[in-house]
Amino acid sequence: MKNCVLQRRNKRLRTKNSPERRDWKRMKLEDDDGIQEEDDTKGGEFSHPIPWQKIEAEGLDCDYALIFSKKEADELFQHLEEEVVYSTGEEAKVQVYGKVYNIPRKQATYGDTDLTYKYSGVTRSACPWTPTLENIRDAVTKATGHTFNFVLINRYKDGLDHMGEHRDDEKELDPACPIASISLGAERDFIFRHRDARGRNGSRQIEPLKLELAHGSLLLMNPPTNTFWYHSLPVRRKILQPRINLTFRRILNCKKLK
DNA sequence: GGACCACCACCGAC
DNA sequence: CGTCGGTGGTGGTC
Repeated sequence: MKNCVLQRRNKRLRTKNSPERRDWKRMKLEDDDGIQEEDDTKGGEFSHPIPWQKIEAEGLDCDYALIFSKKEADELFQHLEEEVVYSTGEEAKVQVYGKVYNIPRKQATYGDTDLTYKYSGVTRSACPWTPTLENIRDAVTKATGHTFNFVLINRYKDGLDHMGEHRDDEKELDPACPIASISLGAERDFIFRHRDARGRNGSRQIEPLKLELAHGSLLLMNPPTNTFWYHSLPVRRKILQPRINLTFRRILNCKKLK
């Protein structure tokens, strides 16, 4: 599974006037002690067992696998490029600390009829599923045994498009259902940081985790990961190709649009 | 190898 | 969950 690499940060010696900084240490995913191969126990119906890799840390529980071949993933990417309609104008802006910004990526929301989803202070309604999105959704269900009624799509046109650190802790997310994240296109780094290891007073020293999310991969973020760990997709200037990410979710308390 | 420099990643502040 | 700035690492070149 050489196209998924986990990196951990090592503590670096404290210098006399600087806060502690840490360096990344790169290692193969399957060699890490927090990561292990596991059997295909997720009720998948693929003809071959899916080689899941477990990613675990304190309060973090993820599963990672390549579920699409390169050819399949290439086709899905192309179809999404043709089908998905991304938000523009006001819907492509966000307000943070009192200032309005254009989000540094493109976003779209699809799902069951009349579903709405609130995140980052804005309420979005779901567009009806497209054929390609239904195909991917059904493949994710077969691979995981979970059903989903909503997908948030983020398109990063190159390594300058990114997403800041956050948790998916929205109230209307089913707390028992994992979030399933499909990656298509350029491989990007994906960083997890424990909430108690952030900031100056975050005196707990829990190492961040770094994943490389490959073309055609599925990352399952199981509870309680989103309670304890922030995640982000940082800028990577060397990446020149686009990446499309689909996060499938289950939303409760579906509010009907009036 | 060392000095220099441009670039880039990290992370706290807001 | 946005940008900005401080800071220090990285890597190319002479």
